[in-house]
Amino acid sequence: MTQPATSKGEATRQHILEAALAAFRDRGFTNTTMRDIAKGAGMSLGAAYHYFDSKDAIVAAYYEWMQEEHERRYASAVEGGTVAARIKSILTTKLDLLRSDRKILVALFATLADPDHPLSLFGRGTSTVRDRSVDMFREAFDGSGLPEELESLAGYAAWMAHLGVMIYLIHDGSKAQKRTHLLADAVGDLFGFMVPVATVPPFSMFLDWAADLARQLGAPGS
Amino acid sequence: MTQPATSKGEATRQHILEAALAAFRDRGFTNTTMRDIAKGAGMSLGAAYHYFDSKDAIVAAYYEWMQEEHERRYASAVEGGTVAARIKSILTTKLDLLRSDRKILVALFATLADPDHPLSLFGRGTSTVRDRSVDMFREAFDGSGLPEELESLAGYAAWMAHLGVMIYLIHDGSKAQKRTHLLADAVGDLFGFMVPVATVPPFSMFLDWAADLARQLGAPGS
DNA sequence: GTCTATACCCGGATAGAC
DNA sequence: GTCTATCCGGGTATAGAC
Repeated sequence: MTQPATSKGEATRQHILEAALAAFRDRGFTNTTMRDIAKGAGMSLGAAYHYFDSKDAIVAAYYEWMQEEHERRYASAVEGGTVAARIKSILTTKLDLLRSDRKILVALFATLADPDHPLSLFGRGTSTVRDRSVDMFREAFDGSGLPEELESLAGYAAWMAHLGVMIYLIHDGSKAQKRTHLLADAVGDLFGFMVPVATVPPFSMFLDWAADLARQLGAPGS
Repeated sequence: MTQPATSKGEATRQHILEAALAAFRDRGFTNTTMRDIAKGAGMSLGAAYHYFDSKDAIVAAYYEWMQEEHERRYASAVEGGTVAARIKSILTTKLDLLRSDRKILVALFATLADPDHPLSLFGRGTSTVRDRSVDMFREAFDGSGLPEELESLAGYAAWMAHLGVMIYLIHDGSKAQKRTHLLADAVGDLFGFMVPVATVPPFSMFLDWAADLARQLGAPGS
């Protein structure tokens, strides 16, 4: 990725990004050409490629911006002290952030299963952003009394559940994405329920089993 | 999709499909061009397009063939009477079937999150194949004593878990996909465990909650 | 360093002659 | 049913203006 040195360049980059996102939201990712984006930003094709190496690089920049914005919004959201409230808040702020961006999400999830693609959500190219996202979920369990290893595992599990919520969001045709919000609340409740019963049989036996399995499996691609 | 009327046409179609799959397995989906496929099948580009409307249509044909072959193999596999054994058998026969085809799977999962794409695993274009696959899992619960509505739900849940297993398979670098087999066994055990405890508190409360949620959510896209 | 213009390659998809 | 020629868009390359 080209790194513009000047603040003017940075502004232009931002300008192109916004033109691209507007086009993606309007016509979808595949139906938007790089020539459209350049024209929308009022510049030549070559200039657009000067700032973004590829169309995917624009999505990558969006992904990074989205994660930063998500952290900002979550930080300023009134966050309850319970695990369930925190996870619901993480998911709800994200759903609000993505409300108009479902067509862009499609582009992000298109490479989910391609380990070699730089934009793959499980791949190396996205590890920085992914780690920050996983951390948000892991921190939701801070101070909950969950054993440390289980906390780390729960954070990763919640992050994966959050991927499922995003896929559901893309397909959700209900008004104001009501059903996805329902799902998000259920995910929060599920993880919130897990914490107090984590050490109580018979649930503890199930969690031990799951933790043991996760230990043997590792994260995808590892 | 073009439907060749003659048996000679059907043979040509099969011939192209095999050339395409060989190329996909060798070089991956994106690195294989339609010109490569046509050349591999010993014909011109236009001729190949006469049999398959698009590159994705080849993947769709593979998807259909794969489902049929999976049903054949599962039917002839020694299948234990327990739910766990059945689910493990469904997953294991599928993993065997896909052993060399992980690069093709990438193409199938690329449109997972795109509701409008004809190849989307949740979309309309794949509903026939999907329904048959979901049925395999639903039938694994037949005679288990699970209430009917829960059986249907469990079948769908198992099918979705199976999607997760396939994504894990794509990323699995372990020898002979050992780790994916571990995961598949765990999925079988999990659903097998569910059946006898489905009506026993506290598990029944959890399942009631999940069933109620699923009822409100519906399947993705519905 | 920022940007334009233009020509080009490659690969998916199409048109139309035969 | 098969071919050649062509279009279209992502992406590259280059020459040059400021």
